Amino acid sequence: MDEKYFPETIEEKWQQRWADERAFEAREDDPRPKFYALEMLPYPSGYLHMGHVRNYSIGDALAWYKRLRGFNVLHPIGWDSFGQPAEQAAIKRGIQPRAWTEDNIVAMRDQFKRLGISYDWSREIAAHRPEYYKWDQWFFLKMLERGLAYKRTSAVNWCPKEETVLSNEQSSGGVCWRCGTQVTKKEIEQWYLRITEYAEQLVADIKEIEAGWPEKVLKRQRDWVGRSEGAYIDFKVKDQDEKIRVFTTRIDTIFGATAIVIAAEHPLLPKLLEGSTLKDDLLQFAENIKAARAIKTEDLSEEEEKLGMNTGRLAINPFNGELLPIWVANYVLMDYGAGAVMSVPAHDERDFEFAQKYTLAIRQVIAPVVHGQQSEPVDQASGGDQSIEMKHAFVEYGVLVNSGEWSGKLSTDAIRELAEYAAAKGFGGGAVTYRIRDWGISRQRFWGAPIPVVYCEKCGMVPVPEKDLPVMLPDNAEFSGTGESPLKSVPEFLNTACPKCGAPAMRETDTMDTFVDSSWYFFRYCDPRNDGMPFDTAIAAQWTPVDQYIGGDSHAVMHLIYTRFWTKVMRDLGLVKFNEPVKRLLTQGMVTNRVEGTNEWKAMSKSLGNGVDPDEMIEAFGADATRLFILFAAPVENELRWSETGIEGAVRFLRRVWIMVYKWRPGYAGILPAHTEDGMQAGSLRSQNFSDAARALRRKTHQTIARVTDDFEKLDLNTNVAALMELSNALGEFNVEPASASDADRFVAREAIEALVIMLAPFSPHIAEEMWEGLGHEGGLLNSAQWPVADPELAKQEELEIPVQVNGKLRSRVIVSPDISEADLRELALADSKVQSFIDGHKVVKVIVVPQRLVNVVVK
RNA sequence: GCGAAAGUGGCGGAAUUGGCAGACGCGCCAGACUUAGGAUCUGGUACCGAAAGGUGUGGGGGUUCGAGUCCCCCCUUUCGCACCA
Repeated sequence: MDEKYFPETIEEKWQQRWADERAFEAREDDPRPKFYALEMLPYPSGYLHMGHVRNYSIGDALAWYKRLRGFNVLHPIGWDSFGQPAEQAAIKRGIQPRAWTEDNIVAMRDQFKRLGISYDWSREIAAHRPEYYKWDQWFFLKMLERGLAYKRTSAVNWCPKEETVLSNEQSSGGVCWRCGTQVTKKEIEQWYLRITEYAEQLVADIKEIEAGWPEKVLKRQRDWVGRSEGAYIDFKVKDQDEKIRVFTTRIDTIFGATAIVIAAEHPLLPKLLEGSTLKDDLLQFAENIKAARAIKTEDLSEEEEKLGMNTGRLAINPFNGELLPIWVANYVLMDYGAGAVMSVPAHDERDFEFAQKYTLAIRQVIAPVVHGQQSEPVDQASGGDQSIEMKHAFVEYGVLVNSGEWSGKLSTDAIRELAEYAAAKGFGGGAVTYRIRDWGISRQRFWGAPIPVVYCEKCGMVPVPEKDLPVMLPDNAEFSGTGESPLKSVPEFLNTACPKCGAPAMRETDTMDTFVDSSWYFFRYCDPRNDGMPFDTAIAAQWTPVDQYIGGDSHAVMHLIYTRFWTKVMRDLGLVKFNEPVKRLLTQGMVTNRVEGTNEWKAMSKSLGNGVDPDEMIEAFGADATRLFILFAAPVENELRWSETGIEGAVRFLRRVWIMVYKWRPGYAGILPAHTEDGMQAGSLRSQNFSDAARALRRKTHQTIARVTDDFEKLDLNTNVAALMELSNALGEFNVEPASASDADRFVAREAIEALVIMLAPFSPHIAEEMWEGLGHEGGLLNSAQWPVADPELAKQEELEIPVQVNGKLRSRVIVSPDISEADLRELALADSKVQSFIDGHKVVKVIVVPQRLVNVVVK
């Protein structure tokens, strides 16, 4: 340890030592309890940005903390290395995606190492390597076998700019999640994974993780799955042997149905129109709706005008035999529920609006409940089945009216009983629907895992046998940028033999969505070199589930729902034994920077020109200060608006600690006492012989240990750093010259310093290691040190300053011993001269004494 | 439009969950050391006031001995959703 703190020298030194000693490699034969700390793996764009630095600094702080607390910590890293940018680079600059990706990985790995993140590099993985994507393909085959993967033609979300298919999640809000371009629809054959099969579990199992996941993420997942309980009802079509099924959550309003409305895409529409003079008009109308939806434009805030046409057909309400006109309208969606609704204008806003526009009957069948009793129908209803005047739909639950034998029942009861009745009569029953759609994984892309099937003229679609995996990506594709998969341009890839009959066959040229890669990667870290299985189940069982996962909340519904789904599939395949892969999730806030020339703060990005290069920060201030600052600057879940002014403070803090450690370190005239068996607890020195200043420092030390330990469990890292600064300040105020210090003083200083150095390691590991070595722990790395233990006795205040209020206003303070009796405290407070002056001339009505806290004198 | 969360000094943010508002840091002010300071150290820094004291956590009301924290109304910001039957 030198007298002066030079970050660049010591950071390089310790990075080398850590690598040489394989300091952070996790071992399966380590008997200590495990802890799996995981950060979302980066896409290898070629450079880290400050958002990465934040993400990985949080994770590393936790990994260090858990190691020091005696856990066997698994802290791995890898590369989400399939995806568009590599292909864009190929199109634009003629670089092969593989070479581009590998170069980027090298560059970013170096950056990670310069940051000194304590990864187990021996477990590094990359999605684009055959030894990884082989297992994507393996999983696909398993799902195919179980009917969880299937192919169908459908209208997909299409990004016209990137010329690729997007999943529902990736086109949320009608725009491409990556480039923001308006999404359109396109008919195409696609591979899907049956995530809907797991819809119920994806909702129900939330109870297993709700304690450890942010509520906002769970809410978005619940909304995404969109579970809805209700009933279906089959309406017979008059004069045709057909039924129309509708889904409703309000079967209690069935007697208020005045029409059936079906989606433009409804398969029954042509049949309904048979023999109708309006057939052509209606079919054209339906086509117009579909077309309008496909190019649904910019302004999403504007609700589309409701458009509809009467088919001229009638449906029969099975509850009362009433005849209802069947309409086609743009506000009914084919891909939700049954693609048809019963229109109840009196009790549904949309139906109401529609009925008003087309003057359909509006019949009230639910009345509000007043004092638990039935009231008159709202808006001076005339009763009966006449249309009535209403300004809005009445959408609340209430009591049924005009509903035959169900009149008088409460909605909640009627919902159940009507569904049961429908089921008994065979024309309906209770039903649950979900908004979530199956996961389309086909991409007309090169840079992804090839979907392992072939098409044979004789045998049709044939899965590639497991023994032939991986289906390798070729190295010589042409990148035209036309939207056709580049794999189609590689005959050696395209043409193959049918695995079944040996006849010439063609390979599938679609590749998998990259979210497949990231759905299970953290299981692969457990056993990254296994070439017989995705991972050994026993080894995975030792490490998983992940104890703490850290990443941006932009993945709240995509990655995080896919990985939950994947885990459930793996469970059903017998690979894991639990339902949920991640116990605790932290969604860290974005790091934003001002966009030059504007007043907007946006996530740092190259295209906006508001990026900050971590390497420049490291060069100017050191990795330790950069990491410390980014964790100190804001609570981990908040947005962090980048500013360089604060980072100087972090450097100053580290330098001050350095100076104090240097001053007190052994070797400086042998100041510190030799290490004692019981280390910092040193019972014999405990209470006697300590000066007031020494006792105050000990107190601060133990208070800080308690606070930091507590804050780590809550991941309150910013207050954690503040606590360390306070301890360092207290140490600075401990005004004792090392050369002339008493044994007791030396002991107390040493205790404070060692605690400080250990607790600093999670934030600024290089300087911590250097100081640890400087303190004489030359044998081992700080890695194997023990987290200090707070002694509550030592942390206790010797005296308390109790605020005294008069009528709730602070008037004075009294200094008392912590175990003063309530009566004594009360007396002391009342006797205080300042307090007296405020009581004077008034009558004391009441005295509130909160032990250890405050006294409030109430006067009149 | 619907839903959720949040509004605390010049700034980032603390506040043991109903008990001293503003910890810690940035910035700023003054001083010291310096040929020099964008280095370092010391002190100060919510607002008004010379002081005593008063005011103060988006605004208004309420509950309470006591409210940044709980309740009601309003305003603002951010995020999510987008006709989901």
